[in-house]
Amino acid sequence: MSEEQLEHAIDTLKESGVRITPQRHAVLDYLLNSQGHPTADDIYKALEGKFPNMSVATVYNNLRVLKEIGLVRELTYGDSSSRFDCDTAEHYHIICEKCGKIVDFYYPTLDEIESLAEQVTGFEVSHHRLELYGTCKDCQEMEVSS
Amino acid sequence: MSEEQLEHAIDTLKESGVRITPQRHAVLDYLLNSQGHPTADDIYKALEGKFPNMSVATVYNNLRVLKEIGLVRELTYGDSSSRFDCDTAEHYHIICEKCGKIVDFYYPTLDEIESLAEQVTGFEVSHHRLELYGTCKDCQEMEVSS
DNA sequence: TACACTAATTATAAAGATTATAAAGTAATA
DNA sequence: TATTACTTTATAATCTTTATAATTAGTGTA
Repeated sequence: MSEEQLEHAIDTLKESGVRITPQRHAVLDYLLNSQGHPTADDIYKALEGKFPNMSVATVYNNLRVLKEIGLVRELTYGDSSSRFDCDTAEHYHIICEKCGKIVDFYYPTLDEIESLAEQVTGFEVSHHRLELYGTCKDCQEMEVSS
Repeated sequence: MSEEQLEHAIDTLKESGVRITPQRHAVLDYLLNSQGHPTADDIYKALEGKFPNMSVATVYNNLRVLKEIGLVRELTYGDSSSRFDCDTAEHYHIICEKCGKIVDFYYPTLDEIESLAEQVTGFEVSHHRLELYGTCKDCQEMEVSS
């Protein structure tokens, strides 16, 4: 399943004229197969074994490239570091305020609010970002039991 | 008008047992009277004239305190630095991708999506964050004329 | 008003994330 | 295979934010 995604992503890279280096391939592969939403450092640490000489800058460079061609999205929360997401399908995120877990969440996109905003503000809206915050099931249970 | 807001905010500070120092007063005053959504550095630079010896840490300390008692909200975007907002009424933000301008935008809060998310994910939702991105009127005109 | 207590400020350093730079390496193409 | 442009590496620099310790200054009370 994610093999298919990977091949599709590589096709996109080729079309964009971006070279497919082993490091770039590995970053993409890691992002596609990671359930969570890793930080640049997560990715760096995860690939250290495979590429002992890899530099952090390479991770950042590749994330920037992947972002530019639309394969990856950068998520910035209150935290210190950005998180990266490979799921290209439109979706939202719900974040646990206790443990930091980020879960994907699908909902029909809010076209209505976009068009209203255009009328009110005169902006031309390109996209929006919505995040929900709360407590996940695990942390709820921990609160009860403690 | 903002005088009233300022007094109300100071009452809140007193109730919370937080001391009202000149620097703290100035940060609050600046936030209340600034139309934009300044960064910590914006505030620091703006108050440098009045408090030549003020430390950046003071700005951050005060912003943290003001956040803790709910007078100020911190907004984190893709940018490098956080922005701070004193408007306590619920509202959303629309951000210009060309010039970075942030405009307030009011919309009935999305209770519906919160309750749906609770059902789907099992989270207990506390709040959400929504931002719209696009091009503001000024930047649209500049594109046409160029 | 003066005192004492505690919080806030200052100055400085440190931490952490990200970006810049230059040199060396490597993929693609003719 | 030679060339060219793109990538990686190693390192340093930058920038935002937080931590620390010493000094200063609010605030309540006598």
